Amino acid sequence: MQRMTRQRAAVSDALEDLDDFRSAQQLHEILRRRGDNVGLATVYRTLQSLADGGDVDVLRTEEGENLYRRCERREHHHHLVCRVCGRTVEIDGPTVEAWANQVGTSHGFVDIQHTIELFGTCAGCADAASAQD
Amino acid sequence: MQRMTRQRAAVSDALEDLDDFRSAQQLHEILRRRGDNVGLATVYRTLQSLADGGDVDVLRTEEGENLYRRCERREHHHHLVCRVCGRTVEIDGPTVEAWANQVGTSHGFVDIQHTIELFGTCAGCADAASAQD
DNA sequence: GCCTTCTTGAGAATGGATGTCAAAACCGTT
DNA sequence: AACGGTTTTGACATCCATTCTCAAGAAGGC
Ligand SMILES: [Zn+2]
Ligand SMILES: [Zn+2]
Ligand SMILES: [Zn+2]
Ligand SMILES: [Zn+2]
Repeated sequence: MQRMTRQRAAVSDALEDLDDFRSAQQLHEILRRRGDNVGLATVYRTLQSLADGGDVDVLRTEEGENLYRRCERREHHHHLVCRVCGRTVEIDGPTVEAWANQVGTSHGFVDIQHTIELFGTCAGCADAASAQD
Repeated sequence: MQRMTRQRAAVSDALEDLDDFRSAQQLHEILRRRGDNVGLATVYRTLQSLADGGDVDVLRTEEGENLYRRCERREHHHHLVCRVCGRTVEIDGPTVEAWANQVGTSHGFVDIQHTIELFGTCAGCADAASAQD
């Protein structure tokens, strides 16, 4: 059974306050600044546990780092992430869900899963970049 | 300019003979068994270079390992991979391409990219598993 | 408060990947 | 076919996110 500890609550609260994907190390640092000292190993364990329970979403960066985020909806969904500022939009795609299953099934596959993530530059960051010229 | 070396040719040839995604370490071992001794660092460098040039595709496993494969088509496509035996089917999806761009654009994002991979259990592996019972 | 069980955390260990740099290999030129 | 500037190689060290270890500490049922 899962026990409620000061550390678990601290990690969970920190995620509540943040709006975009953060790494375990970033969260560890954020907690330290806040005064909530939590061991790094514990941050890793807690995030993994929260992810397993479906309480937070995980995103793997190009560099192989795991980022975590507490999303609005607990149901299956995807993300559109700004590669500059990290701003994240939750995406709901009945179209792709159906497409993925149909493609898999048509090739004789079963237990089909999919990984879908969208990346781009958000309007704000695109404006900032063009103003730079 | 890119020089042709024994090592680069060996890695490229090995990929030609294989049909599913392999890691740098697996390829290194395959080459060693074959008698083509190539340093591990060189295998890593060559694979990355081939991937940059669009000659091979890269897939990141759940465990954070990079897998490489020489695909039939060089154009943009996706993969349906058997999580048991690794059998891979190349997927062409005009539907999702359009969907991804449309979703990104509708949220004001530009330079939209996407990561889409499908995983499942292929017919052969599903049969083998059910025969197990 | 007691006691069993789960959790924590500092440091070590893991493992894929990359950096280092002298020696070896390419390859256009002579 | 030897030359020589430039690239590539490879054994090894290093990096770095993540996981492991395990004794000490905390939860929470009674
Ligand atoms: Zn989400
Ligand atoms: Zn989906
Ligand atoms: Zn299979
Ligand atoms: Zn695509």
